[in-house]
Amino acid sequence: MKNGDHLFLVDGSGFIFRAFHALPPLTRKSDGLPVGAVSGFCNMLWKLLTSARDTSVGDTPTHFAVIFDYSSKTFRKDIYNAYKANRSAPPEELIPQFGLIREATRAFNLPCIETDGFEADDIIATYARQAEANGADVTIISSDKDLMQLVTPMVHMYDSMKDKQIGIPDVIEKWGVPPEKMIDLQAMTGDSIDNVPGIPGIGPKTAAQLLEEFGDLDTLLARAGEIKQQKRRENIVANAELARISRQLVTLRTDVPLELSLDALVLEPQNGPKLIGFLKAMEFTSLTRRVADACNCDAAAIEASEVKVEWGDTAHGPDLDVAENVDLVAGGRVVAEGASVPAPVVKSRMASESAAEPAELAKERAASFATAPIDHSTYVTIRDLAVLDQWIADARETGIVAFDTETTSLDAMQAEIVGFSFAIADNRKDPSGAVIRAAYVPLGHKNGVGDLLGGGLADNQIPLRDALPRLKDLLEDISILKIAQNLKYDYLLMKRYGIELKAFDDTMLLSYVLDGGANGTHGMDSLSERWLGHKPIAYKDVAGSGKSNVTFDLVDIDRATAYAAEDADVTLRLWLVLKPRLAAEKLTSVYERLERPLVPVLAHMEERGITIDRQILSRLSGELAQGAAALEDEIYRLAGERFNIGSPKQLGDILFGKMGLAGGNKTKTGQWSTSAQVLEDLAAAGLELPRKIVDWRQLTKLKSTYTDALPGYVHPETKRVHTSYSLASTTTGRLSSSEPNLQNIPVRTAEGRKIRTAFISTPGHKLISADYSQIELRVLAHVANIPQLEQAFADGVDIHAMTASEMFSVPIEGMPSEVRRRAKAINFGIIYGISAFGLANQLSIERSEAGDYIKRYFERFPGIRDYMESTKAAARDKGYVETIFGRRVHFPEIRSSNPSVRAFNERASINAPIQGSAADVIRRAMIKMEPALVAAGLADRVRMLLQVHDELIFEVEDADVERSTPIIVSVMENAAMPAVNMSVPLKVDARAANNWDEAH
DNA sequence: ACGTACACCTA
DNA sequence: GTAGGTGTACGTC
Repeated sequence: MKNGDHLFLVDGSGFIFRAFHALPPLTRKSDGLPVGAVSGFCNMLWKLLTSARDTSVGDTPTHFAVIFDYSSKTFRKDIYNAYKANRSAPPEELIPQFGLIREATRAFNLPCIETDGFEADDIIATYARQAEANGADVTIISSDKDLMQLVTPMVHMYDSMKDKQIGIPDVIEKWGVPPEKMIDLQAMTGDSIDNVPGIPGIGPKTAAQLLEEFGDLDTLLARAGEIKQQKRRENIVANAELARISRQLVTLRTDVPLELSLDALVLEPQNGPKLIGFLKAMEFTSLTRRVADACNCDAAAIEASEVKVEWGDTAHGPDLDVAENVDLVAGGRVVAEGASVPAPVVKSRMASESAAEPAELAKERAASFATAPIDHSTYVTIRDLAVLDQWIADARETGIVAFDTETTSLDAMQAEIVGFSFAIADNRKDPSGAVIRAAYVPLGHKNGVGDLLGGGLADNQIPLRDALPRLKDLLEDISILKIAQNLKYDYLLMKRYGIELKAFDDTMLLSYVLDGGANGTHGMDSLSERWLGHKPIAYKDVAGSGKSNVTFDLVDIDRATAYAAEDADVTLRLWLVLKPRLAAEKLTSVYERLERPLVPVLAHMEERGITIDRQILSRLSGELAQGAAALEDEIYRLAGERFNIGSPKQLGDILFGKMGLAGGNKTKTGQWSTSAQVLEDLAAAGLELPRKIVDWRQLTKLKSTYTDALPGYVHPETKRVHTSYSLASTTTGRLSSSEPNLQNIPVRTAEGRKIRTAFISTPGHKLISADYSQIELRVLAHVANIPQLEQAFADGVDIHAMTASEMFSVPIEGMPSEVRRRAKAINFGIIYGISAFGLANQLSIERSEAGDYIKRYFERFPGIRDYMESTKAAARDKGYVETIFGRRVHFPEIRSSNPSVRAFNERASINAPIQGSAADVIRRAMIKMEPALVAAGLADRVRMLLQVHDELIFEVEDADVERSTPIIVSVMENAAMPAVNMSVPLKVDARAANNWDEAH
């Protein structure tokens, strides 16, 4: 190798993971073999070999090698045993692709390099330094920060996904330090993925700042005493040794023994037939064609080579589409049984592509739309009605449009529309590649307050009264698919403007169905970073935050366009990535039957709200304040001083420091625990003060969280309280409720129940509360197939008493309540993935006694143990478990080497199918409820208001209570049918009253 | 102004 | 032992 040569080093392992996660869609060969990462890898290699000059690398390689990790056991493990310890197993679909990518490398006639005991990064470092010493340029194909320490004027990195070269200035921009300081920076920040410890509390920003100040890690550690911030100083002093170990871990070795010399990496000519044979075997039609063109081969004359892969079972869960025939209003659009919304086929006008298979073509086009770089120059502001009409016509032509609204509030019930954006996949403009065009339509922007025209409507905006009818045409047209992120918000907003969104998809719900429980949330920013490798403009960068925060109507229209159009653009790309996975992963029916149809149902419930009686709450608040004040006096007297009772820290110091009480526990941060359990124990030992504290806490909790906070949520116009339900924030499929949370209104104590009396029906109406009885135990009896439980539920006997009778051989008649209480705790424990530790805590008994109970339980109900074991095994093998309706819940950490993390995941995986199936049942009931009420002629007379996991609350005219109750009960009891015919009956209790307390 | 810990409300 | 959300205190920026 000599001066002027150019060595390309591909980080093969890094690329595999990156391609797998970034490259949509989940491409599969016709036999089901997943090959998405292989495809990305081959395309990238081909491009580098043939046209690196046209990319931002700007030069063609003379030498080339692809480097892989050999095994997980490397010298780093000897330095630090936990290194990479919490790395979870690769995704199932990726496993067969590791071997394939090595095959691909050989098919390209390229050296494929790995060395036992070293990571790919060390091999890359060694080659890079050697080549540099020979005067050659080096390009490392990777964007991994671990390699950035290698960057010099001669050594660059290249991010092939983003077509971006990474040189010294890029490293400084990204991390705040030059490449040679990356080692020290990484040593300080650590790395949770590789389990490099670092120094707690030090992130990249702080680390860069410290390096700026002290120069390097050793100086910093030597002079740590000079750091002003106390916590930070302590952390650094205490963890100096960890930082030094971390530095060893992140420092790449440049002395790896190499089998192949630099000169052996010289680029050999392509072996066309060999490569084409491989590509044909992979069914990469378009790349095959390109390679054949380039080497003047006749692809048709070359046979696909034989490629062996390790690949097992591709079976999937139940396909409910076949079983169902009743309940179907999909996305507000009536769809023929079994039908889905159209797959993301984007019409192509490019002649050169017409030869390919339509399905393949659609996939490629979708992939190219989704991965083409985000380009703000494709965004426009629409200020003219004719232009808007043209865009809507284009949307109608394509049939698919991503949509987003900008408003004055995060609360859809209070928000006013300020503008809307949309994005269309368009390939007319640029025949060489995919273009997503996006536009923002400002409607209600105002001039800034500092402006001369302060507060008035800004010029050159389409009037709302002109825009709304156009919007209505678009949003209500069932032949145009609307795509939004968190669509319930837009649905509710538009409904308040008299528009009923029809025919839609929600990217948040797609992600929730596909990746529920897998790492990460389903918010747009996180999805965009995960799937598109793009960080969208942050809302706070547009509207400010905190004190300087403004509502969106005051945002400058150009800034608003960039932000809003990008959101629509990103949403469309996410849909292109996620939607095809639905069918490929057999999750279409979960999405179409359990998720999407719930959007309008929940929007309607939120819009209705519920009335609260402010007088009742205000009176309660006064009583609670008086009670708390009286207790405060007593507490100060008993403690001998005044202190902040609400501060656990101060309280702990008083009880266990000053008063020197025994029986204290420490929390995980080393503070004295003052939990109710601890205080109860002290009270039981005859102490007065702890009892008073417990009582004080109850009163102040009820006051601050409920009686004082709830009136603040009364809507100024409707005078009702409108909660917001989240469809995608639990792992199990339950809903969650917030602002306010109406799923945790007190019920356990008499004091707390008074708050429920403030939830009232409108005059002339009743509230009906209908709740499932023991739904989770019934689900358990069904999924685990337990004959005694099934019989007990069929006979309608007391299930806890039955359990007690089986376990302790006590007759049900005249059973002591303590015996039943223990059996009840065990039944709950089973649902929660029982442990002796937890059961002992719950019942205040010894661990060994709790262990005996569990043992006896499993002897009586061996099927339950079988269920638990097989569920854990399934979670371990597949990475997920399923509800009876096929919803998947992922457990990426279930193979953790940390025993407590693993045990936690095992318990959660046992609970998820039970809790999740129950959640699916009530979802189905909610979806079926509206049509059933319409069919009974009760539409609008019976209004579903709230859901509390196993309970539905309705508001009903007095005269209709008797007629509607059996309908509600019947819909709920039959909700699992016909998709699943459960082996136990579902039972629902319903009651009507003027307030929630009495109805419950 | 924002994030984390603790405590406590629900199913 | 499962799944959530919210209020207060308190630390850091």
